Amino acid sequence: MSLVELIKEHTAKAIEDLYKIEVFADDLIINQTKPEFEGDYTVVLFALVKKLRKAPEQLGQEIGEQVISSSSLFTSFNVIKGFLNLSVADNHFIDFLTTNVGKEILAAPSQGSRIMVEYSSPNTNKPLHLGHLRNNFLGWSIAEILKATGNEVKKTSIVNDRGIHICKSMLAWQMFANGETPSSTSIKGDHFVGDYYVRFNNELKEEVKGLLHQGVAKEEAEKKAPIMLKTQQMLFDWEQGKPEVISLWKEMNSWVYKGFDETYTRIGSDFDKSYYESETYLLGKEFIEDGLQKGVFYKKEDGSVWIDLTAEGLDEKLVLRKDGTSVYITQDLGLADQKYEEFKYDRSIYVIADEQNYHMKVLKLILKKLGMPYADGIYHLSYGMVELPSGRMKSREGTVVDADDIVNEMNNIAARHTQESGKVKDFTEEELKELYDVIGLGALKFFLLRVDPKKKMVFNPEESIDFHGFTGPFIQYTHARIKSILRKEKLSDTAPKFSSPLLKLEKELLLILEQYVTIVKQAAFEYNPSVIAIYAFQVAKNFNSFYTEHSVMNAETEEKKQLRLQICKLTAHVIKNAMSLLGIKVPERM
RNA sequence: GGUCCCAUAGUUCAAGGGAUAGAAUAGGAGUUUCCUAAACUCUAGAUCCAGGUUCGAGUCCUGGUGGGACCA
Repeated sequence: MSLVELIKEHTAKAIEDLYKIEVFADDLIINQTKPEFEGDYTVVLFALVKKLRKAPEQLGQEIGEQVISSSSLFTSFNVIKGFLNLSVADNHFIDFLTTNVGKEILAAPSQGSRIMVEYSSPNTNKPLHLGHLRNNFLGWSIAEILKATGNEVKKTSIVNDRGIHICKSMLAWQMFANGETPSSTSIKGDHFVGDYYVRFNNELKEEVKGLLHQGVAKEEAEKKAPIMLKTQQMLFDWEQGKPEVISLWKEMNSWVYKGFDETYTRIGSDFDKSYYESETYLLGKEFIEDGLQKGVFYKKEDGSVWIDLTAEGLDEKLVLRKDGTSVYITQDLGLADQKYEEFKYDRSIYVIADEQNYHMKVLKLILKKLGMPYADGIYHLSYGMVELPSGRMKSREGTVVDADDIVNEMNNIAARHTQESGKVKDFTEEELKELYDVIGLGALKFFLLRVDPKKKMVFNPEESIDFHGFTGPFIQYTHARIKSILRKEKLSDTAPKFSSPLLKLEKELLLILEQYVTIVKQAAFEYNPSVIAIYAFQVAKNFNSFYTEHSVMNAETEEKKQLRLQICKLTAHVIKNAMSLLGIKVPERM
């Protein structure tokens, strides 16, 4: 049981004993005591004032006395206004330390939920960008956090590998590439294909310009431009399975996958299963007939099929076009169903940007109306888009921050800082390379994960990502410092007795460390890795203050030295563990 | 036209209806014969506007302003 839970129970019991009324421990509000007051945790009493009809100060006094006399957990209390500040006995923290040091602190009991997490979900016509990175880091981290809290998790992605946009790069390649390939040009496959997508759009622009001069209306021109007509034809051919189109499609996608794999490996994304839209895009159609029979869908005169969601405050939504082809939502129905058939999930989490809030609402609602048992388990982990100071990234204006570029840049900055500090001059080429990776990626991941997923965030390429303060490298650095101490000094084999009182900074650090398990649970409950990022930073900050103020190796007594060594060991472990849930490695030296 | 989201120091982010709104960074002042100064200490600086609910509002409600997303 966590300390806060313990305090809640003690307090609830004290109130019951004193006033003979029932109080639920969970209803009590316990905060960490603000630094300007004496105490460790604080009970907020205002909520009880009405129920018990007593002045808050008096309540605090009475409860404080009761709690102290009935439990050895607390040593003292004070009451200020409606706040009961409690000081927790050193013993409790020392017990926590000695029972957890050297152990796996997150030995979570299995809750047994089966959870799918879908993330990444790229298009195969262009390389990944900064937005994809937020998606990847989030999805990966959430999956790990859910695992750590005892769930069985499957990571999946849905690859958008078909459709008109793919045909655009294919056509442009046919027209302009003269047979060049990623290997003949030494360009990474996803970038290579992306370049032809850009080429297509440039070409289209030219053709439209020409048509406009001939007096064709803009909308008409964009539809009727020769290159666009050819693309439409190619999509048609693809759907008909025309061999040369299919083989070109396969080849170009294979280039892209090779590029993606390189990036995924580098950033540490992995998937238990990938779904391909080319294999799932026909799946949803069986739902149409089913939905029509159940009266959930209706058919319009032109043959198109719709669902009316106006009663739920949404619109009428098309689910099948008049030509019988499916739309995105139809495919998503089919895929949700297939995933359920394969994994029988309790929950299915979709990590998708908030621009799709409406779409996901509709998806869940339709599944519910169709009576699918898994509909309630569907959860849209909606995250805000990454923006530039100038606003949204726009590929047309060339302001998209490329994923590979930014990873490389972070590496370079890591290398620069490392060389300037000159602390690892004895590292081999190999070790240095790995260190730059760890730090550069650590900075990037931390930057993207430290913000509440729901909120959009701004990335400023000018200022770039800092390596000081509230950052990944700050925490990594703290870890390296601790490890440096632990390399020099050994923990005693015999379990020492700690009798002298804890100093303020020692106690504060232990108090924070004790919260770790609660924090991870909270992150899992909220689907929110930023909770862990903020926590890890707090641990590191507290440690650094402690480190500056109190020497470990030259501690006042041997007992203090052993105590601090244990604190060091536990701190390093918590930092490493917390960071690992964010997908961030921590170095032994830096 | 309709639906939804957001607004906090110069900037980027925190704050389960609870104390004097926290950090980081940028700014100012310091700390290294001592375990890694990518660090530490001090300092200054903010809740878009107007109402309302509440013992108590950054947080909840209404209206407004500004920004963003989606639907056809």
